[in-house]
This record gives sequence, structure tokens and C-alpha cells, in this order.
Amino acid sequence: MAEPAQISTLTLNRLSVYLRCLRQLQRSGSTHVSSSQLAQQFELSAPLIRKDLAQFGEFGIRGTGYRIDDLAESLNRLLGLDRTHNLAVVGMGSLGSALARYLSVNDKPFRIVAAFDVDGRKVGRKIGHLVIHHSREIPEVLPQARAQIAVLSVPASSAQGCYDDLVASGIKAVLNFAPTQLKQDPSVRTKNVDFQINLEELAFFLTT
Amino acid sequence: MAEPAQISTLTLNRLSVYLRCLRQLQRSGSTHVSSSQLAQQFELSAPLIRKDLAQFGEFGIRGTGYRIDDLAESLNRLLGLDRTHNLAVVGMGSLGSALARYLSVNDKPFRIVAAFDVDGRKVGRKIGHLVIHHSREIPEVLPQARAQIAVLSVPASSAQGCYDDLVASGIKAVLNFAPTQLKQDPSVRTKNVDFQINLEELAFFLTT
DNA sequence: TTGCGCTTGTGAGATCGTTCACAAGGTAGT
DNA sequence: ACTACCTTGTGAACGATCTCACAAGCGCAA
Repeated sequence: MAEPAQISTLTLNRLSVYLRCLRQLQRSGSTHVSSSQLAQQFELSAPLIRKDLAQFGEFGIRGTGYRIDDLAESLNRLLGLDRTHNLAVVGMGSLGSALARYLSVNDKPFRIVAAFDVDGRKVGRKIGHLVIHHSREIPEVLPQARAQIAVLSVPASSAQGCYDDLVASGIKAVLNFAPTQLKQDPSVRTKNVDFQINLEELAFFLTT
Repeated sequence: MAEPAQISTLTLNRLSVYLRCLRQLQRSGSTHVSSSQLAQQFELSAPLIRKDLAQFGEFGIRGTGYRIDDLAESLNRLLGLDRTHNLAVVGMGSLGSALARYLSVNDKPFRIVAAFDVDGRKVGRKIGHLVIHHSREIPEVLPQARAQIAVLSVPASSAQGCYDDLVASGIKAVLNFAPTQLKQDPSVRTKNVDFQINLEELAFFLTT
């Protein structure tokens, strides 16, 4: 079966999980794995694994399972992780700095190429070997650095403004950490990570 | 209609969003709002708002809409945000510290009552007016502090071990930030926040 | 070559979530 | 009181997602 026009984000996120599991198996020295082994070891559903993978071709060998190296390589390429993606971090508060530090590990397919903040005291400071620019310089610096994805870690009150600036400066995707409901631009892929909402979800089930 | 036995987490998360939108409207001085106004202003779906809310009773007034104060109050209570929830942060690296700082703002329904790390240099240091304990003290300190929810912000390699310790010490829910596939305990509500996977999702759509 | 055991790939069915269309029920003006 | 106009609450259609059961395919042994 050929590649589908539309891939569900649920499937896509699971592919990331599968790849992660395969990497772990690689480190443990295994060479082959079956969908039911994967399912059991990582608490997934075997038929779902097969269905997810089958969308992109026939990776498995009937009777044997999947060759770990081959499948990992295929998933890696499929997810576009064989390329380097340039990130900009907007908002260098404690969260932004933590994310920047985490992402500065350079064997990852993501690389920070620009950092911004509105705080004059932070501007000019370095994070790794990268100078923090003032947020008003986004229109010039962002295209120059060829950043395609922005990590938005500013207070909720300034999130929409920053988002609009990023969109106007040609960003292609935004990962938003601000706990607010953004008015999104349809041409920019936007993903919200909202741990306030996640905490509230957990809290709810404690009371019940 | 009475309260349903099972509330979907999708609905639950949207309730948090609705409450957040209502708070914003409160600050702007409005008193009433209709589902279509909410939908338009915050890019939501009006029928979905009504269906979500209708699961818990009849909050609206036909012809008029919803009284903002009343609805916000109802949602707040429904979500259990009128109570204080005690949190423990495990792993005081840059991410854990950022989360701790963010959650230390005390007008929120979440309060940090314990912090842990394995790094001897961090143990004894204070975060706000809270001493960081060594992770091996979890079994004693966690029940004493009456922490019900743990925020897990340790490296992927030690996440499973910490998780198991937390479960053994009676934690009720875990918010996991470590990029790994945890073997979960069915009696502990666990939620994963994995921004590595989210970044990979965004990266995928750039190549297409 | 044939048969057995195992695993994949996949259609059919079940389940869950969202959208739609509209009746029921309010408000306001006359 | 009556009418015109709203908006909610909700059953029914729709769509997406997951589960299940099994046929098709591969390896291996004899």
C-alpha cells in the first residue's frame, strides 16, 4: 500500500514512540522483533503497531517479524529525522532556558539557531555559543538564521503578540508552551504543550 | 442529565480550556456569553461546547447564553480546582527547577510540598522555602508531605526507577516529562508530556 | 517438495468523538 | 398575551480510530 495523503497525528506520534523503542532494543543488542514482542515490552497494541507501519509499506517479514535496524532506519527517514531542523526559542525565562539547554545537545536532529527575549538584561547574554536577541529583532534575525520551527516559552499575556510576529516573519511551525488559547494562522503548523491543563486533568481524577 | 460515569479526557481538557477563556472574559468585564461567541473568539466549536457542558447539567439559559461568573464557578468546582493539590517535583535539573518556579506562584490550586534530586550538590539547597531532599528519601518524605501528584523531570534513563519508587510510596498521579515509554502502574494515573515527540511531529510536516 | 509453526498485513466490525439540524425553551418588544 | 427572535440541549448522521479475526506469506525441518 502506498503512502496515504493524510497521516493522522495519532499515528505519527506513535511512530516516534516506536522508533524510540527500537533504539532501546538496538542498544540491548537485539536484531529482530515482532509486533507482539514490542507490544508486550512497551505496553502497546500489537495490531495497532502493524496497522501503523503498514501504511508506509511492508516492513515486516511474515513468520519472523521486523529487522530492527532496517525498521529504525526507515522510521527515521520517514519522520524526517535524518535532516537537521533549525529552531528559534522565544522567551528565555527559566522554561525557555531549560528547553534551550536540553536542545543544545547536538547529536539530536534539532539545532537552536536563534534565541529571543524582551528583557534587556538578558539580551546580549549567551546561551551556549548563541547570543540572545531582543524580541523586536525577530523580523530580521529569524529569516537570516533560517529558523523554521519556533519554541514559544513566553508568559501567556505576550504569547499572541510573539506568535503573530513569528508568523509575519515567515516561521513554518510553532511549539507553544504558553498556557493560553492562541488565534492560530492556518498556514503555520501549531502545537500546544500545556502542562497546566495536564495537571488539572490529573487533579480531577484524584477527587473522584 | 446527570453526571456520566466516564468522562473522556478530551472533554475534560476542553473544560480546562473553557474555564481559561471564561477567566479572560471576566477580566474584560463581560457578564454573559453564548456558545457561538465563545467559539468565534477562541476558535472552538459551538456545538461541542454545548455538548461538553450539557454532560454536567444545564448551565445555560436559552435565548441568552451562559452567565460567565456562574459557569466559571461551576467548572472550577467540577475540575476540583477549589481544593489545593500537593505536588512533589522529582528531578531538579533545569526543567524541574523551571516547573518548580512556575508552580510556586501560590494563587494556583497547585502547591509544591516536596522536591527531590539525586545530585548531592543540590540536596539541601532551597527552592523557594523548600529544601531539596535526596531521591532515596522519597519513601519517608513523600507520605509525610502528603503529596498526591508527582512531577517527574529526570533523565529518561532514571525515569522508570523513580516512577516505581513514587508508586511504591503511595503517589496517586504522575506527570512525566521524561522522553521514555514508562511501564505504568494501573492504579496510578499517569500522563506523559513529551515535547520531543511534539517537535518530531512538527518537523514531519515541514518536509511534506 | 511438502507440511508445520509463526508473524505480518488487512478487511470487517465495534467503539469513540464530532458535527449537524432542530425542537424546546427562554427574552424582549408591542 | 402574543409574536418574533434568540440560544440551549440533544438525538441522529457522520467520521475517525481502534480492535479483532483470519487469510496470506515466509522460514525451517524433514
